[in-house]
Amino acid sequence: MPLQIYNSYTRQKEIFESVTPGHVGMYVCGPTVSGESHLGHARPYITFDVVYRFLQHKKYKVRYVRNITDAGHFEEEGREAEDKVSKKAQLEKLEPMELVQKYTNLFHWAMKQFNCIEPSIEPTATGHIVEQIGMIEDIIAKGYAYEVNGSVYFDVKKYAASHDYGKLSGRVIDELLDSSNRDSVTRELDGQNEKRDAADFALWKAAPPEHIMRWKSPWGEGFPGWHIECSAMATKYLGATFDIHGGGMDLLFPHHESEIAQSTICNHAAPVKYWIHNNMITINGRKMGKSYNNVIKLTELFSGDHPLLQQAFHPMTVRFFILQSHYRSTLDFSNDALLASEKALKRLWEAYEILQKLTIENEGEINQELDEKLNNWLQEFEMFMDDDFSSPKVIANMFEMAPVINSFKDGIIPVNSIRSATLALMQERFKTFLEEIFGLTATDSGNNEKMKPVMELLLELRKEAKAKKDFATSDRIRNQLNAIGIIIKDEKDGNTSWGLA
RNA sequence: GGUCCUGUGGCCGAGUGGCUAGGCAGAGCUCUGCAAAAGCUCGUACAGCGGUUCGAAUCCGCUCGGGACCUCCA
Repeated sequence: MPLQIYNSYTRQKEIFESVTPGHVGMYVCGPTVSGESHLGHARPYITFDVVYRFLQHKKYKVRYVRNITDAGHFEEEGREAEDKVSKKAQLEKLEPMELVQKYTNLFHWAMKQFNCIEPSIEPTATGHIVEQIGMIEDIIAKGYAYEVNGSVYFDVKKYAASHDYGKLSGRVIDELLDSSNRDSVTRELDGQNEKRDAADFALWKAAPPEHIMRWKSPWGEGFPGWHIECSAMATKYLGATFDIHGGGMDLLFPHHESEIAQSTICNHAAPVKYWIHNNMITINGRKMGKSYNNVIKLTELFSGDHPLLQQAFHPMTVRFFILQSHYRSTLDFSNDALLASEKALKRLWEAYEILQKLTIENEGEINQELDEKLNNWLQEFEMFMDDDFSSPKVIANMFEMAPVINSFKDGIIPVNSIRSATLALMQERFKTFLEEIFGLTATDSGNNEKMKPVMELLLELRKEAKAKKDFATSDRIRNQLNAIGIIIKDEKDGNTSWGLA
């Protein structure tokens, strides 16, 4: 079964065929490094990390480009005298690039916590001013942009006359162009008078004197508009038309719509074959965002230091929580929901570790029904992921198998009642999907080399005490360990295992 | 105001017209020196009202509720 992807541009699932056979070019809108990343930001990066991993699993050579926006966006075209990055830099008395460095480092740290693979190229906006200026000059030369007082605007009306502006975001172009229609959006902006039409967007903005981040351009000193950076960098590294462009749904308009317009004019081709957009993370039914004042930063999530959190959550718990819902659904955050994910992941991971240790010496009488059921579940892993990356269904199948695996271990079902080929396939599929595609890792950090012999000694002592029916001693060991967060489990075969709570 | 999405059991969440999603929490049982873990079993669902259909959570219409975008935004 071929990979199918829901394309936001056509609003339907399409069979994935890459522009260049065997290769995939993927661009994902990266962070604006003017502040700390929050839980909402984690979703696209984890979602597209899984997309990246799955494409590689499908044997594609993938060039994954994810930008760092370090030039700053505008609060509103022209409304703020300064862009976000430089404004905050002054408040915090930091050099703009110092601030950029700080949050870039923090972002990279968070990505590492989530076990996200680094992109192939991580270009910065400030490193590509030349390319952006070149692209703007090209758009002007082709007659789709105009300069006013040192700023350059894209002529949406002209573009819309011959192109489908608004298709991606489902916007009605006449409404966008007719500013009298926008009664709720009365924009009294300085840039507004310069524009020929309210729908036009900035490609380049003249920098007022106090603006720190500024570059020389054919139109005077200024800084690039927000949308041009992605067009310039995507074109440079992925070509005129590339396979996948990803990002959050909130970027559909105006960002991605504008990107399509800019690139289409410059390259005479639609820039992207498949647009993929992840849905938002909500908190009490509201989108998580600065304007709603309901942000949980990643550092707060990992430390538990937030009024909405009862405890710290491991990055893998968060990753699992995100993978348990489909990327195009909204995902509602709560402490309880995360707690449930934490327990679920623990259970699944324990079953996975048990699975990897199972062996079959000699096949016994084969339980055909069970053997077949297991094979079906395993086969569906790939099918579900092929169907627009349906990770929740794969996870559900894994949970179907967890009781079977546990029963093998406890001897409730003999392991050799399934074919050894089936067991081998289970071990391989679980490893591939859980570790390589979902990018999950063990969370049991206390299980290190020094700890093992110590625990073995303690468990040996406890076993001896139990043999002598000295339950006071055996319970003392168990309870003391329990108190410091180590759980002892007596198993059916008389062995004892342990793990962190 | 415009465009679009959505409403599933205590909670989170899959659901392609007909067959138990799954997880967490809860109840009972088995195993266990006791516990934990594990296994087995159980319960309450498809916002409301109409329509299409042999049959609808799934398609259509209306009503009510929630949300997103239209402005920086993952």
